[in-house]
Amino acid sequence: MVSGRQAQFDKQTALNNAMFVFWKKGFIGTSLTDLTSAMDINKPSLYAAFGNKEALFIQAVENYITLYGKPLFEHLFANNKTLEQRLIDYLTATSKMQCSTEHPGGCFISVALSESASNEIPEKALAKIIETSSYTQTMLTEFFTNEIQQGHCNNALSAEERALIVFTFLHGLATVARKNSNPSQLKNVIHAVVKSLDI
Amino acid sequence: MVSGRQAQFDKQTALNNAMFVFWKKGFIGTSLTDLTSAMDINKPSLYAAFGNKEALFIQAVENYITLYGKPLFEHLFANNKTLEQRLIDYLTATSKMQCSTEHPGGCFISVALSESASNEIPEKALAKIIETSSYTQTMLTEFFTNEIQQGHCNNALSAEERALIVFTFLHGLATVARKNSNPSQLKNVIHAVVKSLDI
DNA sequence: GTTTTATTGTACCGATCGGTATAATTTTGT
DNA sequence: ACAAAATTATACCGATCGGTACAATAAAAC
Repeated sequence: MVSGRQAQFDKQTALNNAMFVFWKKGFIGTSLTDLTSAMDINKPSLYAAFGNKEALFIQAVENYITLYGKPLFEHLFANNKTLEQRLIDYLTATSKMQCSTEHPGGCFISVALSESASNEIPEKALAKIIETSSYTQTMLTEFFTNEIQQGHCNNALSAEERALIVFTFLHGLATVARKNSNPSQLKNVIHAVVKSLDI
Repeated sequence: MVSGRQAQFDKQTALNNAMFVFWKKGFIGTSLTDLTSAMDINKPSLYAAFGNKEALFIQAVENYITLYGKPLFEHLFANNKTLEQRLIDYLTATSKMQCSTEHPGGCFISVALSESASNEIPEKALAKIIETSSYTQTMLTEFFTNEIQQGHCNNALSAEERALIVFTFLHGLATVARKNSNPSQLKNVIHAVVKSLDI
């Protein structure tokens, strides 16, 4: 064991709280005071544990994907369900998550992506945002490529086209869900989107 | 005529430049230095002509709707075109505008709406953002109500449902267009959305 | 128990934030 | 020409920004 005083706070808890602040306020809108008060630590502890504001933001993005992104994706790969049903499950779960009042509304990545056009996001944080966003799009493309190959849907639309339809809807959902917290209204939109995929 | 020295700058030009800065950087991310250098005036002139940062932002929103919002809406009310064609024209024009490199990408209102969940936007500016956003949704609802009444489309989906489908897509488009400036890729998405409206 | 190592709270750094006081300058009305 | 009114440039205001130096504190290693 490493000698010396031990940190008085739980690092994962602190990171979760930092994630919620960035999710709600974005990178630019979040101050160190916002962070330290939400994480219940002081600035030197934050810098010792996470580096600086930018490094903490990157870790918050990764934490968001682990806790909120990946679990939703799994709906797409469920066994014994039609492609259509898996898509509906995935989008419905995403809608419910983004409309939940237990954390900030909408999608952390979508908020960050909106900010990233401002040229005020530091280099590494910007790269992380771009990487994370494009990963989702790539993942969706590979997903539809696979489904077409396996004969689960026709090829009236290409995998890229279908991925972009879903990807665009996801960002629209993120903006709508950010202020409006009624997932039942979005149910019809989800069915319309899935229908438009022409499976 | 009012006596005294005349302003050395054109107010409309200055407002346009302020609008571009807010569009690109959002309310929080925009500093007075950003504004004064883009508008090519100094702070006292800005305050004399526009009030303060918040008042200038509100005027920038109104200017955006006048210059970029309203003209797009007119595609929906063109004569001698089917509902489907008018929708495609509207969404295509919106896509091209938001992907244009002659001004910031995406939609000013969508960026502001994303920021508005941060609780860092002053009261009147927040009210303006909400009002502007919900106006679009209301307008779309009234539009589809009218089209259904006139027998231009069936009532398999309600006007509210169709409006929300378009509204959600518009915000998705805004996020996708903010960084990606290729409207041709979005053509297929537009056709998918119109198809999903089940006219 | 002493030394070593790490964390803690506090107080501070220069820079920038939104906003304004002041005075010089420019233009109009008389 | 002169007075009145408005705009201009400069310099400044207190507050907050991200980040850190420093000393006090606490815990592990020996």
